[in-house]
Amino acid sequence: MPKNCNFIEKLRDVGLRPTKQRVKMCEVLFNREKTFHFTINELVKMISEQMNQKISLATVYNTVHAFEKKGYLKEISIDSHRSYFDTNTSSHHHFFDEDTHQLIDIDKNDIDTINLKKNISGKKINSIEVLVRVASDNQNQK
Amino acid sequence: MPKNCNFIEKLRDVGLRPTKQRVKMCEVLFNREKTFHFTINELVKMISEQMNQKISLATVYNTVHAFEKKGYLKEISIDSHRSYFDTNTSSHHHFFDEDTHQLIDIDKNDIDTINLKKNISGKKINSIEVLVRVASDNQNQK
DNA sequence: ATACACATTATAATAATTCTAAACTATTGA
DNA sequence: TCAATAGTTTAGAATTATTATAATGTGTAT
Ligand SMILES: [Mn+2]
Ligand SMILES: [Mn+2]
Ligand SMILES: [Zn+2]
Ligand SMILES: [Zn+2]
Repeated sequence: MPKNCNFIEKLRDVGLRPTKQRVKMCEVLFNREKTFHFTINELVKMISEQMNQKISLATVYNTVHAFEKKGYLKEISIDSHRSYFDTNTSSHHHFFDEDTHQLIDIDKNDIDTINLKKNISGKKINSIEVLVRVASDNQNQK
Repeated sequence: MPKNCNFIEKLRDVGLRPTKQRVKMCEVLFNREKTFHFTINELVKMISEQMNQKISLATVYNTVHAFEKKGYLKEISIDSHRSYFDTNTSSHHHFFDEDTHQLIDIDKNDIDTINLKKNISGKKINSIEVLVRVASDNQNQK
């Protein structure tokens, strides 16, 4: 149980009770090599596949938003028809593949720092993020 | 009727019949000095204020999406809880004011061209857009 | 063990958007 | 001109994503 212990501590740190649903969500979300992007429906599927029990959709929504509020998840607006979340909560840039509807992180080394010359007076900048929309190149295809 | 004639021609060019609802929408959307950003609900309010007749919400949705498909409007995803549209259909960058929920164009001169060093293979870039989220600076305020 | 606060759940409610099908209108060409 | 036709508007129903409710269940501290 070493992994789950970490999640239990993590949840406690944040003031959330480590229920079995939340620990399972932590496993699905955070027990992996790399960060990833997901929609609520994709997440529900992943959790269902890894649990014998059923998890309520309301719990998934509530817990995702709890994690978001505590800074463990970040919501990314890309497509008005679906909500994307990111387990990488740092400020970073994305490709959005319009064919597959996949979000992909842009490597920090592959893009220069954005240089804003003017800001709106009386406002502070919370984030500067770039979205690069891509689609398959059908140039040589009938 | 010089202004409306333009809109009638514009609609015809695009293959849309110039009904009085569509001409009114054109006036609200395009008969102005500067481009602007709106949500569907804001647009419905604007149209209602300028018409004695009532316009159906379905017509506003359908017509906005028809204009979008024909390239006269652009949808901008900023906030998963509401859809923004832009009468400036060129590729450009935005401030989003998280206090007022207003979208504001960034002047081309105030930001350097984004330089991407690597793209995803087999994909072409459709757009590169920057979103700068700002909020009031309460630093010196209790 | 007990009590309490907090969490989960099924279900209902809400809100945004899209669908439907009947009534209406712009266009065309006889 | 004026019907025929294709396209449009409309009210209201349907759908979808999300949030609220309130009864039941669970984690935690004593
Ligand atoms: Mn949200
Ligand atoms: Mn749309
Ligand atoms: Zn990311
Ligand atoms: Zn704009």
